[in-house]
Amino acid sequence: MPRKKATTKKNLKKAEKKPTEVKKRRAKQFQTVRGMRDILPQDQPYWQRIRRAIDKIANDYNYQRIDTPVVEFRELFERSTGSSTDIVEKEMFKFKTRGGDDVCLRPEGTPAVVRSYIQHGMQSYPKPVKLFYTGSMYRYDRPQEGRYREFFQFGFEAIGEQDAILDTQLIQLSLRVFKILGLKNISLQLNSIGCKECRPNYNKLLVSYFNNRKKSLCMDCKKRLKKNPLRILDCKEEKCTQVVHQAPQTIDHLCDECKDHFTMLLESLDEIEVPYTLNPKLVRGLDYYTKTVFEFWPKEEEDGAQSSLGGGGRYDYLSKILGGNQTPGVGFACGMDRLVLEMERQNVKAYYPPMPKVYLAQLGDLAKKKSLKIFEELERSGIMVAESFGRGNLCTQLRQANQLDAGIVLICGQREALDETVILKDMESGSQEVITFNKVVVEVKKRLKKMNKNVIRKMK
RNA sequence: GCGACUAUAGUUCAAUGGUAGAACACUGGUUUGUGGUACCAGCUACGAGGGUUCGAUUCCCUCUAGUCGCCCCA
Repeated sequence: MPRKKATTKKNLKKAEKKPTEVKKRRAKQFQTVRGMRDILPQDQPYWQRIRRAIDKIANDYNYQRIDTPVVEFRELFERSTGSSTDIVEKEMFKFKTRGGDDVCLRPEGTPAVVRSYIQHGMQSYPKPVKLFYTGSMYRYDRPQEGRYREFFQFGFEAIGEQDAILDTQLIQLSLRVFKILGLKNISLQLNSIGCKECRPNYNKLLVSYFNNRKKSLCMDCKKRLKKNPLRILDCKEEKCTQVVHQAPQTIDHLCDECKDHFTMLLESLDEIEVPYTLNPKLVRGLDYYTKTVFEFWPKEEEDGAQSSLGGGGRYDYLSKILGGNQTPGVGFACGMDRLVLEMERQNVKAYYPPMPKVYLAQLGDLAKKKSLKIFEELERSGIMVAESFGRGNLCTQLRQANQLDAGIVLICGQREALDETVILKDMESGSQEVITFNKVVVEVKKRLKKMNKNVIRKMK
C-alpha cells in the first residue's frame, strides 16, 4: 500500500510540471518580521523567572508598575533622548498616522515614563515617585546575538529626588535582581558626567584637546566633535581610543555640587560593599543624562565591553526638557533578552511552574461529558488536572499520564459514567479502586497529601 | 549602514549534476477498558527568483532570512 501511495504522489508531482501552478496553490508561508522573534513555551521558564524577580524587587523597594503605549510622538524622543544620538537618528521605527501625526515605536522607556509623570500631574505625589515598567522596545538595527529589533526591557525610575542615595539604592536594587536570578560575575561600571554648570567647561576643554589631535580621529568622531564631543570618549576605533587615553576626564572637572554628589555615591556604595569600576570612558549614548551614569557588564567582556546587560543614570533636566517642572530623577533599564542569554550562559535554573499530579482519562462520549464536570470540580478545589479529552483510547491516555509524571489517574469509562463513579488509579503501585463522583475531590486531596509526604521523606 | 559565513522534515544532522536518508519529536496501531520498555506504520524538507545544463537540491548570480564581526546599544 505505501508503495502505491508513493508512486502516485511522484506521478502527481511529475504531472505538475509547471512550477508556478504548484506555487499558486501553496499558501504563502509567513514568518516573523526581521529582527523580531517568537518567544516559545520552552523559553518561557527563563522569562518567567525574570518577571518574578522584577515583581519581587519592585514590591520590596516600593516601585509601582506603569505601562505606557508602544507608540509615542516622535518628538518625545527627539527632544529627550537627543536627535543626534544613534537611537533617534538612525534606529527609530517612525511613521505617520492616517491623521498625519508623526509617531514612532518607542526605542526606550524613560522619556515615556517622564512624559506620563508630567501628563498626569505626578508632581503632586509624595517624592520620590517610584515607577517600574516592562515592555517591548524597538530599534531598527542589524540583528545579531542579543540584539533584536524588538526587544524587551524592564526599568526602574525614581523621580523627584536628587540625593545621591537614590542612585545608590537603584544600583543596589539592580544588583538584587541579578542576585535573585542567580547571575554571577557582573561588574558595575561607573562614571559621572557632570551637570549644566560644569559640563560646558569640560566640553570646551575636550573640544580643544581633540581639535589639536583631529587627524588621529575616525570619521564619526570628527562629526561628534561638533555635535556631541562627549561621545568620542566611548568610541571603539583603535586610533580614537589611543587619543582618548590622554584626554581630560569628566570626574576631574566636576563642579563642587557634582563632586559632592559623586563622592556621596561612592561612599554609600562602599558602605553596602558594592564593588565598582570607575570608567572615565563611560558616557552613555543618550542626551538627557547628568551626573551619575552606570552600566552592568558580564565580567568576561570587561575589556571588550561589547554588550551591556543594562544601564542607567541620572536625568535631572529631563522633566524640564519635556515641558514639566524642574524635577530630578534617576533610572535604570535592563535588557531582558540579554538576561536570558546570560542565564543560559551561566547555566542558571529557569522557573518551572508546578505540574499537575492528576490525570483525567475518559472513554466514550458520555464519559467525556461527565469528565468535563469532574475536571471543573477538581479545578475549583485548587487541584491541577491534566487531560486529553480529544483522545478516546485508554492506552495512549495512560501513556501520556505517565509522560507527564502524574501520580494519580482518574478513569471514567462508559460503565463508570452510568454508575456516576470513577476508577482511581495509583500510578506508582498500579492499584486502583472505584469511587463515586461526590467523593472524588476528597479522595484525590487525601492521596495528594500522602504523595507530598512521601516526596518529602524521600528527599530527607 | 558596512564586511564574512550559512540556508535540506518540527528539531539535530546526512547524501547527491539524474528530485533525498537517519535519529529524536509528533500521530496512529500491536484483538476498539489499563502506562513506563519494545515492535510496526504514518506525517512532514531541498528558503525565493533567475541563469548554465538534456536534466540543478547540488554549479553561478540576485533577493530574503539567520549567524558572527564592525557600529550602536539593551
